[in-house]
Amino acid sequence: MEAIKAPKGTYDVLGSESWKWARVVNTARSVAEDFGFKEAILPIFEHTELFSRGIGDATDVVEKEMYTFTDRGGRSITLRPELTASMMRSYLENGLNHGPQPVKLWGWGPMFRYERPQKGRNRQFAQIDFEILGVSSPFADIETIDSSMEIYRRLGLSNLQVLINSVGCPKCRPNYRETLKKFFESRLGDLCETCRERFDRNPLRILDCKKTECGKLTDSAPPVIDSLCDECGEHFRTVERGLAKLGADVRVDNKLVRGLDYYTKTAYEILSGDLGAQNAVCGGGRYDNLAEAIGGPEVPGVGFASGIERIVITMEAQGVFMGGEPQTEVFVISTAGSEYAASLLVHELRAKGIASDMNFTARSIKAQMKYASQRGAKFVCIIGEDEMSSGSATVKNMSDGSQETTPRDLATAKILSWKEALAK
RNA sequence: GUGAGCGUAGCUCAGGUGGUUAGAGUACUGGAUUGUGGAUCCAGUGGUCGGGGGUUCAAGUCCCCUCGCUCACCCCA
Repeated sequence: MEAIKAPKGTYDVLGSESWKWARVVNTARSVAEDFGFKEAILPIFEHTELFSRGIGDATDVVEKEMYTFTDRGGRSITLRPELTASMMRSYLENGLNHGPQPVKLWGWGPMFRYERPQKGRNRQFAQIDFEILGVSSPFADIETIDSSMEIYRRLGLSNLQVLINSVGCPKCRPNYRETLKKFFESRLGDLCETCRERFDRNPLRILDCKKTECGKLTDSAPPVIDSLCDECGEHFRTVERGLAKLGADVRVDNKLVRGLDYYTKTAYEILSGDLGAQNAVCGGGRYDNLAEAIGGPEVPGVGFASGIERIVITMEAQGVFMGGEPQTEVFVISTAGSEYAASLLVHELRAKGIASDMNFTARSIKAQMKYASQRGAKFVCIIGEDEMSSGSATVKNMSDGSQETTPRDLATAKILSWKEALAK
């Protein structure tokens, strides 16, 4: 029988990698605490309607990328492709809109999209998500963007480019659509095939086309900023000015467009030069229409999502890791007859907070030494036949090879003192 | 969904125009060193050559199909 492998687009994050994830999530958590975001732990699956109505029926995510199935009770269920819709659902369902505003939530976990895998993209992937719900102030937008940049700053990332734009609101976006269509109408022949299709469906997306032929044309296309209504225009200028006051290195990119229907006003993206073609480590913006789309009252919101895999890829490419994978500090070597003593010793060491491991094999002391060395153990403790008969333990410092034999009940104290000496 | 590249040991890869029993390095286990790691040397374990079919006296090698991986498009974090 053939061995079973992980499904396409999924992968295992093992010890050599998972500590990096922990570092990313811990950093996000510390930023969340400093910015006043509370963690929300939400379901991994939701009613399909939450996404089809929230994200938008016509979007690619809903149209062809969702993991949707009917459960045993006949309900249409979907594995979440993103977190924002769930955040808003939870906010409304728990009546958080009746409490003090705004409500600041953050979360992280796996998301699912049925896509063809490539660098920085998988079918199951993890995101960190920050949301500010219940206020329409542009300063909430500024804070959201600042919080994402703070995460990357604390992680030590560099070479990131922050792009902002506005996608307007239901009042002014139709105007811009028309302006754009007028602009492209006479130049349809210069556009690529997919863009000619986009012309009818979603002309804004033409701006996002990476093909050079379209790029030349879109460079001279009228920018959204000029078509915004007074409210959206003022909002955008405040965000732009506010970020500048924070000293943020932000560029206005009037070609930046978002693919999810719920976005309004501010759209932003953070690009990494150290990723592949999927170069966004972070994407987000304002979504003042989402709450109504999922059947709630009018609730403004702004937030971002950031892919953990993409953050880790960028960190690896930039070599920014501090420290490394946590390693065993003490390895306890045992021989036949000394297992109980070894077991007790690691028990005592761990109770003192010293990362320890003991031998479980019948291998020679030499082989156990080699194993301990490979595990990166700083100290080794030998309890063999000699130590058993004299009630002692031999403690060895792996860095200089020095060793001492002490009464066994003093071994833990000995290691502690050596460890302290090493720390200095 | 579309396109391109790649599938030989746990990992990295050799295997000219088909030709005996498929190799190396590394890793793993053991030994040289009978209670002491990192170095060196020796030995051993480890392969349905991704899978199926075809051509041939003979296929890791050629042909077809299929599966998987990677990168890119679309779209997005």
